[in-house]
Amino acid sequence: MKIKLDGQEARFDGGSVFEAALALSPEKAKQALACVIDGKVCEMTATVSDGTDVTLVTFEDPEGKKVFWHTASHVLAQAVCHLFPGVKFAIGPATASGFYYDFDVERPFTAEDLENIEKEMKKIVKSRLRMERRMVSPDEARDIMKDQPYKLELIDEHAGKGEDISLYTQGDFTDLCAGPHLFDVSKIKAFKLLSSTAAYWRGDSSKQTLQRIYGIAFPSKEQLDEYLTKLEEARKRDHNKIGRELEYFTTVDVIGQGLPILLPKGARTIQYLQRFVEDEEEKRGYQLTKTPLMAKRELYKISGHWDHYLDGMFVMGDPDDEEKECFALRPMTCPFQYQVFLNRMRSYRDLPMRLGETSTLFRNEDSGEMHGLIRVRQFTISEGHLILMPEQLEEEFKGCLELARFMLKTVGLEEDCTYRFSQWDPNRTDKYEGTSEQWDEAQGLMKQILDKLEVPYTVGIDEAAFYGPKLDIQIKNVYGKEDTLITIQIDMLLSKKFGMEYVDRDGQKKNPYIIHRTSLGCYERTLALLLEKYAGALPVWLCTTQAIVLPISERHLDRASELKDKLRAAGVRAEVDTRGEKIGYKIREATMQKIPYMLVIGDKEVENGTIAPRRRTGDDLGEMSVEDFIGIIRKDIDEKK
RNA sequence: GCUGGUGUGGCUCAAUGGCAGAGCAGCUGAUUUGUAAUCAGCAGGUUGAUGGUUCGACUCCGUUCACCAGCUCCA
Repeated sequence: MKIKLDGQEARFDGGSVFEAALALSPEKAKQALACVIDGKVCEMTATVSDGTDVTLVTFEDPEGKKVFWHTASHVLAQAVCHLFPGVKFAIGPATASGFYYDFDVERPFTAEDLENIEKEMKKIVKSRLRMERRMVSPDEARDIMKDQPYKLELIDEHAGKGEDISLYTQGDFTDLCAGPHLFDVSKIKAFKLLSSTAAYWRGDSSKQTLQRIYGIAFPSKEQLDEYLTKLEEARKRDHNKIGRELEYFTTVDVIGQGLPILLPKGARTIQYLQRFVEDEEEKRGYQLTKTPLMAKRELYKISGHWDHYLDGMFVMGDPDDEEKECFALRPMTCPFQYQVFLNRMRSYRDLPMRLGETSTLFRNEDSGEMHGLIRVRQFTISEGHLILMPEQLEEEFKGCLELARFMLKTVGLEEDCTYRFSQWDPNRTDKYEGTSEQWDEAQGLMKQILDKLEVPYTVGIDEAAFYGPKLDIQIKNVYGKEDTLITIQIDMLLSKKFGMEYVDRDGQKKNPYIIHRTSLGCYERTLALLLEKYAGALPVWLCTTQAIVLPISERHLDRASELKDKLRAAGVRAEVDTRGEKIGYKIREATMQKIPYMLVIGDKEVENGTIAPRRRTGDDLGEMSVEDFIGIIRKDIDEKK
């Protein structure tokens, strides 16, 4: 028969993909973990027939990693089965960076348990057990899994489809699983169990608490070691550590959770970002507003926050006592900024109205949600609302996206971001305002715009705001956890609720559309991600000290001070280290403080009237005049890179 | 909110039921230095808070607060 293997036509007598690969491409056969046939990931044992087009998949391919890790999770489950008799199994998938398995056990796993489980897994891997697949009827599956309540629940769900169910057995362990898997477990040579934590059955916080074990696995020990080293390196960049060390922020018990103190360096850096955002928005036709940080409950009743978001608000007064006045701190700016539009009658000539505000918000997050500067209870956001006519939606949306991308590019985070098209969940209408038709229309419009602009997005169901769909620009922190940095939302509902109208060309009053958007998101979060991205060494334009002058001895102080003044006059944020310390010591300090430029001043420099700047990274720029140096650093600052 | 972990000086850590200690940072004095740590001295603590067990608690137990990871949430 004729088959196609990795795009090459070949003759083959028939058999499995593995046999075909072995015959036609023995080297690749050894590496192959699975294959893709007709766009579907299959096992190496899959049978090829005449005309089959098969592509081999190795660990280098995302599909290969997934199969590899999924099999590793079964090995983990088998080991737990051996060590914890009576354990109940939930699910154990591969993730984007490894695998996990959820177990229902008597007590949480300890670090010692993980070590023992790893040892047991090593034994299993050495035994080279085959992964045997077989198909059974739902009834048969129920019988086999009769002691496994979670599996029974999954079987019941599957049974509705009227299909048989696949089971995988390796040695004494059988699991309900769709596959695909590796041929045997021996390839999982290097693995590590990373942590154990609690997780809810089916991700539902009202359901049973399970114990999840996370792990990572590689085909070789070198790859595992490299991964673990990288993980460790990444954690050293944790903003929550370096942000405190470098005195960007701190927290204080008596102030409370999620309420960080921005220290001078942090506050100033955020000010630089804020000025940049406000100036850029002004250039792009935004009007600046400044609205109150709190309002009476009645405002939130109109906006829908009282119904949809009360748990997330800080309320002052008794929310249930309708007789008395009750205030709440604002969790969003929308209803406040709408009052600007409502200030007088508006015409179509006023539109689009672009409103921007550096807005401080308060959200009463659950106590376990806070994280450094990334997730806090009070934060300041580059907020904005664009009030517009329907025909202006596309153009304005595009403008918002361009602005967001410009911001990200300027601070250097663009390449680390991904786009998520956050939609509503039609099955959870209680969470959302508006009708299906309205949602279809808003989401349809957004999809059209995104496709036209060729935004590479993924879809997130049940991720929308309660009033409309969002384009969320997502970024991961050093732990791989994803957060929204920037959001652009289409809202066709709230203008009506607030009675916002404009008089159109035809003299008719109409409700405008609204775009809710941020240009650089929340400043605290952005700062956190910048600190992580640059390991604390922020781009020069964001540094509170851009250059430090280091006199070698006291008699060079005058010259040092004079230089500092010259630099400052040229717009460089310069300081002098006046301490009577050795020069090596001062350099070390400046390096640790991540100051980008250092100027050592001694007899030679004073005599020649030159300076010899060096970068924090150790590059010596050689002797030059002050003017030349100003040219270099100004270029660095102005390029904003 | 849930599960687990952690709280000792500004920071990193020691003391495992028996006198709270070290290094760095800080302050004072000396040193005036040529490219990643100059010397000496001083000061700094109700061991996160609180209740209990004990002759005696940093240590054991309860409660609570904060920090960390994960889950859930991020409207």
